[in-house]
Amino acid sequence: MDTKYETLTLKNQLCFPIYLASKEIIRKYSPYLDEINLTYTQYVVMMYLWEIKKSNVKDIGKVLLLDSSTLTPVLKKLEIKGFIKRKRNKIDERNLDITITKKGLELRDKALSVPMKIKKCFNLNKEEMKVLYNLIYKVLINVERE
Amino acid sequence: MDTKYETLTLKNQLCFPIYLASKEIIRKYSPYLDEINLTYTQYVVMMYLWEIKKSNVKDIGKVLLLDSSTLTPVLKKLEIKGFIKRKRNKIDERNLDITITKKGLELRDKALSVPMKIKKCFNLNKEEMKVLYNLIYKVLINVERE
DNA sequence: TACTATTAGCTTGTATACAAATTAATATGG
DNA sequence: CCATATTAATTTGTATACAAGCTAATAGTA
Repeated sequence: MDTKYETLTLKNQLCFPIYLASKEIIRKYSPYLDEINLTYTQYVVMMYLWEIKKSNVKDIGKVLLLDSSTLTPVLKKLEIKGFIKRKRNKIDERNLDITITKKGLELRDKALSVPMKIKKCFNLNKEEMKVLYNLIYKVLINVERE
Repeated sequence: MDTKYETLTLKNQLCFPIYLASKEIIRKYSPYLDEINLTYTQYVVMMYLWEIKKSNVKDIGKVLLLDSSTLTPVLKKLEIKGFIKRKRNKIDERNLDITITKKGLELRDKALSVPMKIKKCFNLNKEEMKVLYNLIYKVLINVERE
C-alpha cells in the first residue's frame, strides 16, 4: 500500500513549499528590482552595505550565507554598475575591502518603496507575519546549528 | 536619521530568511541525496513521479513551478541516470511523455529515510511545523494569485 | 628565521533558474 | 482547406549557488 510512502509525498514536505515560496517571492521582486538595476542577490548585498557601509567578502558571506565563489562575480557586477568599490586591504592584503559609492548610496532612496510592494503580495496580517518570521528564523538557527 | 530606511534592513525582511532557509535546508539534504544519486531538484521531480508515475514537462512544471527551460536538462540527466524515460507522445507530438523506470521506482525505497532526517534538523514541534506549513502555503497561494 | 599551517578570495566545474527566442506540431477561423 | 494563432518543448544567454582546488598573504612555531 501507498501508506508506506506517505512521508515521501510532495504535500507532506515542509522544505518544498519553503523552496517554492522563496523562488516565487524572488520572482515577484524582479520587476521592482529591474527598475533599480539590481538582481535579488545584488539587492541583499546592497541592503547589507546600505547599513554597514564597509565590509569584505568574508563578512558579507557570513551574513548572507553565500560562498565567496558566489559573491566574487556578484560583487564584480556591482562594481561595474558603479554601486560599490573593491579594493585590497592595505594592512592585510588577503582581505578585499568592499565600500559603497555615492551612486550606491543614492540607490537606497530608489529602493525605499520595494519592501512595501513585496509585503503587500504576501497578504498576511501583522500577527501572521510575526509568527512566520519567528518560525522561519527558528528553523534557520536550528538548521545552521546542524 | 536612519529610521527612514528602517523598512529596508535585512532584519526587517520576511523574504530574506525564507530565501536563507530554503538554501540551507536544501544544502542539508545534499549528503543524503548524494547517497541516492539525486540533486534536490531531481529529488522533487522524482517525488512527483513516484506518486503520479507518468507525466509530461508542462505538468511537472506546473506542480514544481519550474520553467521547461529548467526542466529539460534536469529530465535529461534523470534519463541518463536511468530513473525516467522521455518519449514523444504518439497522439500529440508536442508533448514529451515522462515515465518512471523500474530503477526509478526502486529508488523510492532508498529515499524513504530522507524526509525524517530533514524533519529532525528542523527541530520544530508538531504544532510549530503545522503553523509554519500553513503560513508558507498561504504566502505561496497569495504570491501566485499576484 | 625558515618551515608549516591557516586564511581570504579567486577559479573551475556542475547544476539550477528564468526570460526570450526558436522550432515543430496542433488548433482555429475564414 | 489554408493561413494564422497557439502550444510544448528546446535552445540561448545571463545570473546565481556551491564544492573543490588554487594562489597569495599572513600567522604560528620550532
